[in-house]
Amino acid sequence: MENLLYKRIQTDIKSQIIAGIYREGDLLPSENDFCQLYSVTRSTIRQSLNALVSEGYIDKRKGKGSVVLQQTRRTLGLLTVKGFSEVVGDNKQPVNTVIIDKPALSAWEENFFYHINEWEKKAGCISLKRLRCVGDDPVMLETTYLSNMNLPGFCKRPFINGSLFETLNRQYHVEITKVEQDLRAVLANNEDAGFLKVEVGAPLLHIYLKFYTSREHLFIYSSLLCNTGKYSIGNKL
Amino acid sequence: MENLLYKRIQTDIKSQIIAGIYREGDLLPSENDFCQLYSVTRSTIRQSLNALVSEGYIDKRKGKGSVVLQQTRRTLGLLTVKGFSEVVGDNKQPVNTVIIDKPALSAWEENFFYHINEWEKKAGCISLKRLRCVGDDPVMLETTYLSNMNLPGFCKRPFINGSLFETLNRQYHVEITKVEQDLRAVLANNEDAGFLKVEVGAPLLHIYLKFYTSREHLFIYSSLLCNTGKYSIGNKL
DNA sequence: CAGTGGTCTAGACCACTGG
DNA sequence: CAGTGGTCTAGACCACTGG
Repeated sequence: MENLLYKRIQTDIKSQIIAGIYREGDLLPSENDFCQLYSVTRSTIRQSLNALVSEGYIDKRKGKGSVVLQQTRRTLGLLTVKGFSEVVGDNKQPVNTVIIDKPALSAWEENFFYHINEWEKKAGCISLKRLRCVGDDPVMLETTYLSNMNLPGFCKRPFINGSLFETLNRQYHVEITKVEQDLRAVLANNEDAGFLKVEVGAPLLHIYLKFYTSREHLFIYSSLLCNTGKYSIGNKL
Repeated sequence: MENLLYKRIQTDIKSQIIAGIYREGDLLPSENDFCQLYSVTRSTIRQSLNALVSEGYIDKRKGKGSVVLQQTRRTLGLLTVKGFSEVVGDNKQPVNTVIIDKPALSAWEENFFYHINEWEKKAGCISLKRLRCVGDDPVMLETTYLSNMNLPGFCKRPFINGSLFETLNRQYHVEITKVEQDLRAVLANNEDAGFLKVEVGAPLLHIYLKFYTSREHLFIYSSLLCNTGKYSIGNKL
């Protein structure tokens, strides 16, 4: 286990947030309360809480206390990590996801768009294909690939709240640590045009993503094809 | 001025890094040295140094010291903030910039792609247009707009190292604090196709950027048109 | 080995939030 | 007004780096 005081306290409080013991909008116990609770000084508690701030779990307000943040606002400020709905430049309409290919285990494609290491090859590839819609408009065609790196039952159970990242986080304790993006503009081919309801030859935004995780040798790859005609793809940093 | 001890020390050390008194790769004085130098305790110095770590100026190595980082690696991990050359997915070929329209003061365009506030309108708009090339290949057509918010001599002098951001930072002490991106795929029109040497109707990546700065009411807007046929646009977070 | 940054204790004073 | 987080002092012990 962790042998540092502040790390132990940090993961302890984090677990309680994830478990829902402290809920979104709640005030955490004050720093002085925590001092008594864990029998440590305020500096140590402050180290734990500040780490939780930079991880995005809480926000501190002077004179008031530490507020528990929305779970979806966590992690990196990037495409799809935040969830599809926050990325599309319209938040009035409901967002729907249509699963085209359910998660299934197979071999990795030849000439995969990123380099795959030996461990990933041995573990095999789980892939799934989803169509993201705003109202009735199909907007994004997403194919996701990840290695089957000790993820029992992954293909059998549905995602928590329909979210891949939430499922990985809660069910398998996997967190995203880093992201690489690769952007291109392309013309729609026959198949993509069909899914996205655009004409063949329409311009599409093509994004390759590689997510690094807290689990060794587990990476997540996504290929996103976006129809940006009606909705653009936003991104704040 | 700043009235917090650790803030004053932080900006003091930062200035010395920017001024080149501490250079890239140098070890800063140790935390204990700084304690004596500024007559404060180590906690205060550590607060200053940790702030500089998260601003990307230095890196701390246990048992060794604080290392001054490369100036270009600073600021946000995003497009063009890093400089064009780091963004394009090829670092073997030399990168060139052709200035199409030099910086010049004018009125803001009607129907500008972002909302402009009253202060920006009053100050007037400085705009410039540049073509970014890898070797001889034109890759990115960039039009930049900023309000003339107390930037004397901006249109007359050339940029430091050809970089807008470096010039703003060193000459005017303006730093980028936040970025918003908006991505689209479009088809090349006549004019853009000419500059980028592609056929009319070729797919282009269109990026709108809004940079927030440390100076009140000063924002920087960029419109980027990218030919991603040969070079894709990369992005690490 | 001396020197470094990382962790932790035990205090103090302050400006700010909200009743 | 009592309680909060932000800043700051003055110490201590540790694991790690590099000669």
